[in-house]
Order: sequence, then structure tokens, then C-alpha cells
Amino acid sequence: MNGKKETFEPINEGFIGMYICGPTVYSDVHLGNCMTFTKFDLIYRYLLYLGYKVRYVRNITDVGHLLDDGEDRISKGARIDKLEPMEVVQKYTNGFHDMMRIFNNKKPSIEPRATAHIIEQIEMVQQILDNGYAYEANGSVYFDTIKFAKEGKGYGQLSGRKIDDLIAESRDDLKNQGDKRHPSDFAIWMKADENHLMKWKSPWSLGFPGWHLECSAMSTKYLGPTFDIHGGGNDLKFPHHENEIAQNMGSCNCQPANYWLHTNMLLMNGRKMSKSDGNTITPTQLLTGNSEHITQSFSPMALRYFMLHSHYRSTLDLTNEGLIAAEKTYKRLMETLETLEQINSSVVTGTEDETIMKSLKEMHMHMMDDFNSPRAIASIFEIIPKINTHKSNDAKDTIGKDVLTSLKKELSEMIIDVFGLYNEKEVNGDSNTVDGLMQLLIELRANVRANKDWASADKIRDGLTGLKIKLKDGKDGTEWSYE
RNA sequence: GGUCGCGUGGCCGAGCGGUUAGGCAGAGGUCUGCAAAACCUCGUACAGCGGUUCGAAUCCGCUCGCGACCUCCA
Repeated sequence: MNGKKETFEPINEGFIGMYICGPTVYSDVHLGNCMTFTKFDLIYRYLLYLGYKVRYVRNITDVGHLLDDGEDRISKGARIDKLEPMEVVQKYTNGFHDMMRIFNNKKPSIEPRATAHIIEQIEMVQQILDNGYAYEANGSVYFDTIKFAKEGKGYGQLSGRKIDDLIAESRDDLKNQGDKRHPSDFAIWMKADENHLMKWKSPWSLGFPGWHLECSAMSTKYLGPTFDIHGGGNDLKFPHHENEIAQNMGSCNCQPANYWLHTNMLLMNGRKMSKSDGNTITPTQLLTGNSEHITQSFSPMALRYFMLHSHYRSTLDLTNEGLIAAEKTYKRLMETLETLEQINSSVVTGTEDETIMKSLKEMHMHMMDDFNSPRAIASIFEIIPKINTHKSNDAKDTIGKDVLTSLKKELSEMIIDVFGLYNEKEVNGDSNTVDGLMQLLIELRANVRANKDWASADKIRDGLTGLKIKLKDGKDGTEWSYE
């Protein structure tokens, strides 16, 4: 609320209520959307990892978003595609869910839709009216920001806006401004015109709820009047979150959330993504490689790693080079996990135990400090060379038994459970068959190599390279991986 | 125009008063039939110009660039 980091204290020991503003489902998911929800997924996963019982609510906005000309976004989508509004909603909700699954985001505990909570929203409008923080005009109901602000309720506090500025502000080029007493007032109920497709009965008019209202109503319904964490993209800070606070304060005089988290924007090549100047890319294009901005396709997990390798509060710059680096780093992480499965220890105390335990501790410390995933990853990379050294070290004495056990447990928990990365190699097709075939080929090649028949050995290796399979001849035999 | 934030080595990205972030790329080396991988070593970076300080990437001011919000947006 004050724009600073604070020590987190849950309202109820052991439980966390978290509300994240979800997407408006009127077109295909934007990449930035994917990143935001992936970053909150990391936060959700880490809270679960810490043992909290988390109720994670993420809404689907399927009504109430106005375009510049005052038309509902969903209705507009419906007109263009010649579909029922709910058909549009379903189509893009499905697409959104598919993308969330592809990026391995956990499903929220509750995913409420705005249109399924019209009654709750009407009730909230009534409460705000009853409390005197709203007024009706021509069938629409507006929130009275000036009265609210003058009573010291803190309008503008979250986004750092000053009341005087708001009062002084008087832009006259806004639409639907006619009935408002002041430009900063906002609609909590809108009267629908005849052509409007989505409308409901209310005490004031046949109309639809204002777009900030759904989050207030639904978060209250499922998490209570005040809950722990509220999050969303940076661009929602004002006016959306500010108005949400006003609505909650206006209806029940309570702050909706104790802690606000805002993710920062995704850029491409140092500039904002913008359809108009072509500086844009879709999740699908990244996955297929079908874009002039990239030289190859990227796997879902490579992309997920890319998104998580920057802090949630920082902007992230998407570049071809950066993506390629992320893909390699992700693979190295997975190979480390594989190596960890294979190795064992022959000593109680290893020579590297101390530094490894220190790095593990730091990894946790960084996650505890405002979910600093980049630093946590750096700690993991402090450990990786030690794992590889232990592997090639015949004495197996650099890592002690106990340390190796906790290393196996904690790294896989952090990488798989918290970061949500899985090994794509293992789910890539029928892994048992492929594994068997590869073992066979590796054995055959070992035979010809023993006979110093390098030509045959290289033929096998080159052939596999053509299939994007890489062979690595090590001390203890040959290993393989997908390129 | 107003409010706020950012500008870090070839690239991505942490740090935010004194200590090596980390990754990718690049260079050298060890190992290896060769290759790849792995391991070791290396770059001495903080937009520019001033100021504060024993000491600044980190604080202050100005300039330039980028971005967010102010109007729908994750």
C-alpha cells in the first residue's frame, strides 16, 4: 500500500488469500498476460511450498470492459465474429486455459466469472449507494470519488496520485462523461443502450456492471472483505486497483488487501510491444518459430524459464538472443537434475559440503526476499559445477551423503515444484521406447569404438545429430540428450 | 503536458554506499580417437555531466534515452 517492501504476516496463521486480476477474454491471450500469470504462478507455488494453505482466486472478465467508444469489449468481439457473446467468452477462455497449461501454470482455486456474479455486484452497488459514496444519474450509478477523497479515505494512495490533481483534472474529451459530477468519478453500473448485447435487470436500469466492480465483489465473496495478497499487472494499478479499493471502502469501509503485488511489463527488443509498429509477437509464434523477430522456435519450458529469470517487479526484455540463452540455461538445469539422480556419495562429509549448504541456504533466502527468482537461480548455478565435479570424480568424496540427499530433495523441489519446470525430454514422446533404442545404439557404438572403428562410430553419431540427438562420450560411458 | 519508474560488460539479468551476482555468447586451458559435454581461468561493466562522501553502479541535481500511468490494456 505504501509502495515499499514489508514483512509478510498472514491474517490467519498458515492461510493465505490471494486474488489476481485475470484476463478479459475478448481475443487471444497476449504474451504479457502469460508472463504476468506465470510470475504469479511462481509466487503461488512458493507460498504452497512454504506450507501455506492458499486460496488463489483469479477471475475471468467476461463483461464490463469498455472500449474507447463505450462499447463493451465482449459485445464488440461478438459482433465481429458473429458469435453469441458467451461463445466469444468460451472460445478465448479455452485458449487462455490452453496457454496456461502449456506454460505449466497451476490452476487457481477459484476462477470466477464476472457474468456469474451480477447479483453480488448489484448488491455492492446498493451498499455503496446506501453509504452515500455513489449517485445515480440516468440509470447509471457513479462512484463519488471527490466525496470519498475529501473524507480522507485515501483515494489515490496505492498509485501515488494526489487528490488535488484529481480534483483539478478536468479532461473534457472523455466519452460517457455527461452524467458524471466529476471526471475522476467512475461508473459502477452502466445503463445499456438498445444495441447492447449483454445486459441485466437492476434497480436502476437494464444495464451492466462497471469493470472495476467485479473484482471487488468476487474477491469479497470468496476471500472475505480483507484478504492477504492482491496482484495484477502494473498497468492495472490505476485506475483499476485504485477504484477497487474505493469500492471496497465505500461498501464496507474495509481495505481489500494487506499486500499489493504488481508485475512489470514485457518489452521486445527494448521497446514496448505494439501491434501498430509490428513490434509484437504472440505465444503461438514463439512456440512455432513463425515470426521475423526470432530465428527458431522455443519450447514451453524454455519460455517459462525465460519469464522467471527476471524479477517480477522488473521489466523483461524479450530478444532472440535472450531466448536462446534461456533455452540453454533451462536445459542445463534439467541435465543437472538428471545427473543428481545418477550420482551417489561414498563419504559422510564431503569437501564441498559447506559451500553447497551455504548456496542452498542463500537460494531460500532470496526467494523469501520478495520472491527474488533471479538470485535464487544464481545460487543454484553456484552449486551446479560442484555436482558435475562430483560426478566425474571417481572417489565420489566431494559431496557427503547427507548433503547429497538434501541437495537432491531441495533442488528438485525448487526447480520442479516452485519454478514449475519439468523435463521436456522425459515427456517427449514414448520415452521408454526411445530410451531403449538409444541404449542399444550406444552399446553398438561402444563396440565399434572398442575396435577403433572411428568411421562407424562417427557415422552413428552424425546420423543421430541429424535427428537432433546429441551424444556425449564421458568417462563412464556415453550419454545422450535432445539438441 | 502531469505523476512515477528505469538506463548495468557483446546479449539477458541481479545488486542499490565499500566485498566475484548468475546465465548466454567469446578467449585460453584440462580431459577425449575426434567432437560434444563437463571442469578451471579470463573480460574488470554500471547512459552523460556535475555534486555529497574517506569511498557511489548504489545518495543528490541537471541532460539525454526508454517505459508505465493519467484513457481500454498483464
